[in-house]
Amino acid sequence: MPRTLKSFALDSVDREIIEVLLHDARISMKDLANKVKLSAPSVSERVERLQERGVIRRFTIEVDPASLGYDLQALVRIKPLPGKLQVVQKLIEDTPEFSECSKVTGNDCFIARLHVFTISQLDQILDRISRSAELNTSIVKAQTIRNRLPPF
Amino acid sequence: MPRTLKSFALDSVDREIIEVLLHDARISMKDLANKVKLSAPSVSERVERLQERGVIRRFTIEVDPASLGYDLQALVRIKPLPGKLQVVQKLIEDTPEFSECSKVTGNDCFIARLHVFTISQLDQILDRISRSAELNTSIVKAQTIRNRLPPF
DNA sequence: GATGAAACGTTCAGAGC
DNA sequence: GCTCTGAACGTTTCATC
Repeated sequence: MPRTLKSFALDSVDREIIEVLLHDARISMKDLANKVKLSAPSVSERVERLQERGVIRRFTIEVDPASLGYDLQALVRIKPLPGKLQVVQKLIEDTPEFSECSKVTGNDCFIARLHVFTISQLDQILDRISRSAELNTSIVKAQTIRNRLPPF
Repeated sequence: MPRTLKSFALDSVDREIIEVLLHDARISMKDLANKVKLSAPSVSERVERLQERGVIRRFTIEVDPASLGYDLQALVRIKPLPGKLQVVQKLIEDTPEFSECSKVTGNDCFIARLHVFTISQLDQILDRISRSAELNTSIVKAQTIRNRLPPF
């Protein structure tokens, strides 16, 4: 049986709060309170508890890499050569152009997202890593879903 | 030549503002102003301009899927069967458990991130898609980098 | 880009359900 | 336990320089 929502004690108001904050994290507690039909202090307290419980990890901004000139985005599957796992992991972490990296099961070991200005910059970064790993690179043509929250 | 920062007219103060907001998007304009050694109205205006220019896409919260019970995360490479591209894309979009989906070059067509409660739920979702596409699924064991912003 | 005043939002104590 | 009210306190905004 899938775990139910009850076991996390998130009621419908908490869910509404999260939905609203996902779209506008700087909304005033007063306006948020109006939306969920509660008083400002109550909502403020709920938001604090959601943070304490780790449901809300942080308040942040979504920055558009393209607006900073990062016109090229790639997803790279990375399979370290025997004995090179630690080296490769550190290499990825030390390359700031990687914005995401997941350690996964299967034939690959890491799947990482890379943002660069140009193809030659991509080439440079991948050449460096390919000394320690087998790579499989896919250029991102479009992002059809971004940062969507599953139902809860 | 890689595009320089000048062409985007982001000065060092704008960069500082973005760095701070990435970590705390609810900081008051007054405190943010102190950090970057400017007055509150000036900073407020800069933040507005960054939004208008699309550098800041939105103010949002980072929600921890695990805290909602989503204990299982997978990255799925999806290669639609001939003529099934549209069907598959719609299927992914209509499955709310997919939190991200990138359309990519290469042998696969989509690479998508999936959040589920249980293995059997994963099985169900993938079975449905596998009628229209070849799948290659990797379970995420750890996320070593998350939502990092490349240098700018 | 800064200042200062007015408008607005948040927080806290106290009380009620 | 969770919520509300009202007043004190802090923040944002706007006109002005």
